[in-house]
Amino acid sequence: MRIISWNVNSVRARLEHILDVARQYRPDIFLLQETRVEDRAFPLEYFEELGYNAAINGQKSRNGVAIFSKHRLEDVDCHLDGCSEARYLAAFTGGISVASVYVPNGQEVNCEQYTYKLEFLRNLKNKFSAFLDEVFVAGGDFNVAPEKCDCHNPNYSAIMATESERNLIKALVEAGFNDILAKNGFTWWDYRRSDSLRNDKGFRIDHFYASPAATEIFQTGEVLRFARELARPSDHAPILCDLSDYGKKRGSTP
DNA sequence: ATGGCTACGGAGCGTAGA
Repeated sequence: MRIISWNVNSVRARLEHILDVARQYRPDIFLLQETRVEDRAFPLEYFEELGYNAAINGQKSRNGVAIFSKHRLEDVDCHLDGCSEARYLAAFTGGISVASVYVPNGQEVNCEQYTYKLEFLRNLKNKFSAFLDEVFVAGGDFNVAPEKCDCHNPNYSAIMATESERNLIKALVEAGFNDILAKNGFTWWDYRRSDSLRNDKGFRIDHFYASPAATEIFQTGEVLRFARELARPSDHAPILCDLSDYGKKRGSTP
């Protein structure tokens, strides 16, 4: 079971890159964030052509999350308390539960959006708790660099790296959801620094959180950094994880 | 200290991203 998660920064602008990654890596489940399009304008047909079923939760211009799966999608849920934006989507598919998550960026420490970000992370933990005893993997752009080593400058302590943000991520981990790609390098490099890629001035803000049962069957994972080096790239790289085969136990049909 | 760049909407340039 292969899962890829990617903040694509517009599904329409990135369509060819996304389809290339799908064809090259053949994920069973593909989680997208920041699709930036209303559901009625989502280019679904390209994904259906590759054999994917889809669940989408979009809005005009901003945010937007999606789940594509080679398996049937059941129990689709896009509700998160306190969040009226399109930033959360979960489903049961291929014998496991997955979520595609786009945490608000928070803009600046202590502004209104920052408070919203912290509240989002609190509500997210409550949402995850329902999946604690399931095989569950949440992938997404969490907009938090959990440790010093997740910032190219270890002394960086502004947005994405404040104590409050890190404590809320720590609470997810302490609740049993493991950051399974914690040692795999950066996932985001700012468009606005021309040297950010060349000198690897990145951050690790895209994560997979795996429940205990999902952690047990986790095999390997990686950051698909090459996708950040393409022409007209997203500012995020995709992250990939492989789980050992699972599914029959839950009676899910492909 | 500031801005760097990109996508969007909608036809200017402001807003958001992190």
